[in-house]
Amino acid sequence: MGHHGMEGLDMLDPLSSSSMTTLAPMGEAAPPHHQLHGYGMNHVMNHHHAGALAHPPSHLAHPAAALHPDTDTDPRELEAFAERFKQRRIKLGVTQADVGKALANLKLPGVGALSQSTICRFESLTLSHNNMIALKPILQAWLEEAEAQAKNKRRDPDAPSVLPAGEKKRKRTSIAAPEKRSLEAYFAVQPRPSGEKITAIAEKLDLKKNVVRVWFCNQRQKQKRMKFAAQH
DNA sequence: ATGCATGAGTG
DNA sequence: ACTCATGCATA
Repeated sequence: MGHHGMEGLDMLDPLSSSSMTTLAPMGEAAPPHHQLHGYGMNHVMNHHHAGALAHPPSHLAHPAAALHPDTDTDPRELEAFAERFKQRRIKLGVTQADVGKALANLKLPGVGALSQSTICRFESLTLSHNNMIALKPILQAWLEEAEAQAKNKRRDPDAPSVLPAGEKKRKRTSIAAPEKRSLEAYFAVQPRPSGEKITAIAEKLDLKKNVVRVWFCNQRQKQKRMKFAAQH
């Protein structure tokens, strides 16, 4: 080995050439070794339509938590809570989707419903650290409420869910395995390709530029999830 | 359970 | 044009 004019589009083919041997070291995760810029610098909470978590838990919870916030931000504690949460949720015979909808009925300020996806991700720790911390007190509140009501109350026959119908469903793009492998190889050497490079990659893989751009964005987010971030 | 997507907020 | 929280659609 002893050649690599990998500038610009030359590196646009980490799979079909021997350059992969040097450019895409397979194995575990990508080798991006950056880590500064903590999370806290952002405004932390935003929201839009459905969900609406207002602020980080800086005053609620127990007085103990207020004394040492580290208890709430400790990945270990979050992990333990997530597991307990799931276990007790199942014990209550409630689905992830049920929990999401029930959150709206909690009437907590700035807290609306969440999707099954989000509840699932909370339980499996596949959310960012900050996201986990923001959701914990809310889910904890729901859990306590639900268990309290389970003691003296019983379910009431709520209205059967009716699908609105008539709405054109969104179609989910599916990236084929070979293309996916190429993208992963590119990502390994350059997690944040420029717009031009994205265009070139899209061209090469015969995918829409936007699809490729979003793929990289999602890939970056993945790296930051608790499960992937080696912070526990 | 997870892939691809949206939109608010930020720069 | 990115990050981040979140969700629809689907495996």
